Amino acid sequence: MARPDTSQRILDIAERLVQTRGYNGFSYADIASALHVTKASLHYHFPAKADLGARLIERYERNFLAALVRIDAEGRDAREKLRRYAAIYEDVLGDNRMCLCGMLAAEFGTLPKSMRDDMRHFFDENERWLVGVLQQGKREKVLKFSGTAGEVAQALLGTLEGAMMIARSYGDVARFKSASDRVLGELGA
Amino acid sequence: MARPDTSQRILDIAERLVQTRGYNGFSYADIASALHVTKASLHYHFPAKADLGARLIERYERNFLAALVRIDAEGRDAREKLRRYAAIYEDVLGDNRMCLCGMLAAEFGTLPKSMRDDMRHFFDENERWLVGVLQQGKREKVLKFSGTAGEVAQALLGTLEGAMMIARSYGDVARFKSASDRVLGELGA
DNA sequence: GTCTATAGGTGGATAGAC
DNA sequence: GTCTATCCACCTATAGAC
Repeated sequence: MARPDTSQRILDIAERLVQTRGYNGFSYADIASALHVTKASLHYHFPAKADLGARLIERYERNFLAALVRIDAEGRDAREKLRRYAAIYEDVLGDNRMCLCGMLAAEFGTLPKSMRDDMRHFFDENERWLVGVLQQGKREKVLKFSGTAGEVAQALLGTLEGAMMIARSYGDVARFKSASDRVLGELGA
Repeated sequence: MARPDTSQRILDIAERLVQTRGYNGFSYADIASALHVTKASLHYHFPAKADLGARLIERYERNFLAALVRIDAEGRDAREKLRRYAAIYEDVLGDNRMCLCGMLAAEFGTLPKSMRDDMRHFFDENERWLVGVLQQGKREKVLKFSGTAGEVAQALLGTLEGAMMIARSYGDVARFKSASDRVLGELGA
């Protein structure tokens, strides 16, 4: 109990592996060697790889949504909230990682059903938060857009994930920033 | 020689597999069973999986660029060209596939170097074509955008790839269409 | 060009000692 | 909780007969 919690350290390493190599691109052996334990030990904490995958998404979403709550708590206006939202993506990319769920979205065709559902839940919650910010921004007349807030939120999410994915394959964060600034600029942020 | 060309049929099956399951998500065994041949036969045509991967990207790019040449040849205006460009993505998605190179971009961290280079070449050529169309559109005053055509082309590419990837994980082509129409609309297309 | 057979490695996963 | 040992399925790839 006084230990830094092995399960969490497993998740830390696995998270980075999924974000850089994908769920199908890493194995228990990778985690074992990074953590200097045997593969069998890992199975004590996460019996099957799908269990590890599910816990990974849950934790990622929890941390991500907590960051969004912090953005809200700091009471900035909607423009600033959107910029800080995009900055989260930029920070992840700056660490040479892809968004965990963006990566899983690409691997959708091979994922266990529970992971598919969890992954979509992450996107749904992101969309929900974005809709709130967009509506606030429109109400306060600092953001402008046509169509529904839901449509804009979905488009924004896709743009950030896509820009991130391609920028990563060029090792070029500025490429992401350019696309991000552009889409935010169109909204008035 | 009079045969319908086994190599091409291998590429057809492998292409669909990469677009639905990813490069790391399929094996020679998958192709072998679909084609009713043994794995060993496949190695006669493509000695290593990386060879198959490279040929896959080359062919995909060739076919894709040929489609862009056809769009140009039909002499439409820049707005129509962009709409037809987006329609290619929509058609691929409608067949439950991801863009081959968009899929590979997600798997970037595990790809052999030659495949990484080939994948980026595909994006570079897309960007080059888009830049031409954007400049034409601006010249003819049917498209409007701030910044350079190159920046817009990169942003557009990322948006379409990202919207495609997420829409696929919802099995919802309309979701892609919505994002696509929005970004084209902002350009005036 | 396709086959059988097989090599050599890695995947996820389990049993049971400590 | 972590270990050793092991299982078995699957992977990419090759040798050599037909």
